[in-house]
Amino acid sequence: MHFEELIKSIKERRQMMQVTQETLAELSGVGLRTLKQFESGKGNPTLQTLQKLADVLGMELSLRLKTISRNP
Amino acid sequence: MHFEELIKSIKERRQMMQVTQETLAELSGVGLRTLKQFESGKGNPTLQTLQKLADVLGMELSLRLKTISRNP
DNA sequence: AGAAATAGTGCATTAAAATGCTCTTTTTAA
DNA sequence: TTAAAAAGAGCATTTTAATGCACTATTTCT
Repeated sequence: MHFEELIKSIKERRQMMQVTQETLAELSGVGLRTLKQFESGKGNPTLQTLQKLADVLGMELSLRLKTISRNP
Repeated sequence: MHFEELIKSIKERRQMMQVTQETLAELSGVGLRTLKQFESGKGNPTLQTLQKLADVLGMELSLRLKTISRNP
């Protein structure tokens, strides 16, 4: 999942939940300015920031092997 | 996937690949100090740093919904 | 055990993330 | 079409990630 996709999935999930940036910022403890910057494609969030947002959005960050079992 | 698990999976994957921190640092373009800090559980890496490491390790970062289809 | 390789840490510096405030632009709704 | 709500952006400050260098601690060989 590339950077843009990660951003996009957060933004889409937030909108699906009908939550404003302001509310998500409050709920997650991430600064509003940070969230705005992040959703608008600027910036390079830290893992902590990502996880705070993911938590509130009911999402989970994971790191797994790319390749499929055999015959890639 | 919590912070510790993410770290652990990177470290384990690196060891599985028989690559030293030094080599991974060089291959990924992440500073050796940064990688050391990160693997030893200190710090809060940025998405970019995580992705650089994941790339070299053949891993992928993803963000997905936690809940299973129905009856959570 | 001793040497060599690998990993972890302290200290200092630089670059950038996080944040708040204010203002502009865009979207939404009456 | 206008007013209100929500999103995006500039500027400045504080905090902290990223980094290098040097040293210590561990692990891994022979």
